[in-house]
Amino acid sequence: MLDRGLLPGLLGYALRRTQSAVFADFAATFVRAGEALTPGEFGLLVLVERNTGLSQMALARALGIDRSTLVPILDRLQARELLVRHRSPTDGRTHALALTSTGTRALAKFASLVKAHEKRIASGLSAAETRTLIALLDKVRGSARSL
Amino acid sequence: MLDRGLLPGLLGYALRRTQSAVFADFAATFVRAGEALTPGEFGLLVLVERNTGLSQMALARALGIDRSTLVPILDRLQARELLVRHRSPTDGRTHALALTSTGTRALAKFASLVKAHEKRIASGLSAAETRTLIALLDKVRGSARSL
DNA sequence: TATTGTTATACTCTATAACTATA
DNA sequence: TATAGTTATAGAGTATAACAATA
Repeated sequence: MLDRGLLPGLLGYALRRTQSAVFADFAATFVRAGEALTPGEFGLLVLVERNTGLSQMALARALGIDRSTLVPILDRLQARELLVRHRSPTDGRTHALALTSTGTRALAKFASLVKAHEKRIASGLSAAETRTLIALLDKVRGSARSL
Repeated sequence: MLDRGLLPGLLGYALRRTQSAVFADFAATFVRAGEALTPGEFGLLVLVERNTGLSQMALARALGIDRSTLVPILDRLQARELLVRHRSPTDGRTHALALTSTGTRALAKFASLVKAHEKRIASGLSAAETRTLIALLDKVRGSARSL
């Protein structure tokens, strides 16, 4: 076995490895169900469903990515007919984003897969531990500085 | 403010957002010190320092990436003169990886920056909470399935 | 002038497949 | 035959800079 030195005691390292394993479980869950979706795409679809009509700028800001990064992501989702870019009637510069009916139906199925995935990754934890973990993660996020 | 729906209660979502914020803090810490390094590069350098002479295959396995993915990463680190690929005397197919003396010195400085970064992201947590958090993350990692 | 979305461009991470040198 | 490293290629995520349309 390799010597990992000081790495195992580092919070950042534990975070990165866990995130990677959880990502793999997410992907595996969808592949087994014959679907393809990333956690980022799922988050995006939920945001659009809950905030129908929002602009690409608002969505990019909520996701913490550049507006130019969002363009090909929306292109792909639109090509899959999960969402549409409507022209805004009030501001000709912006697009009003919305799920299609196909997108709404698909998202319901995606949500059930995510639920199964969440249940599995939290299966080693009690409900109280899961809440504690999420709370601690949020605290860490609050302490990290961006610049 | 946007409605994030069911997202805030999801462990995977908390993990992803925290990881993203911690990554940004890591990058900012290095930029302010006039250095450039990713968490992945740091982990790689620690692995090479603690396991001098290991092969690219062994390193790729330890990092959980494909051997072809490792090649350009090593190219870059070697171009920065932080590590070298020695020819193995016992097996002509493998490279024996090692830090250069520059790499060893640089890693000492990187480790002190990582320490400062770790201190900051854990600043909202007690020492006991930090240990709890790492333990819970390791449990989650153990429950995630890869395929 | 400022904002929104798009395009062009560039880098990094990731993988698969095929090639080479060696075992 | 099998393994280690490389190369070619491709897809996704990320960004900056410049541009057109609109405010």
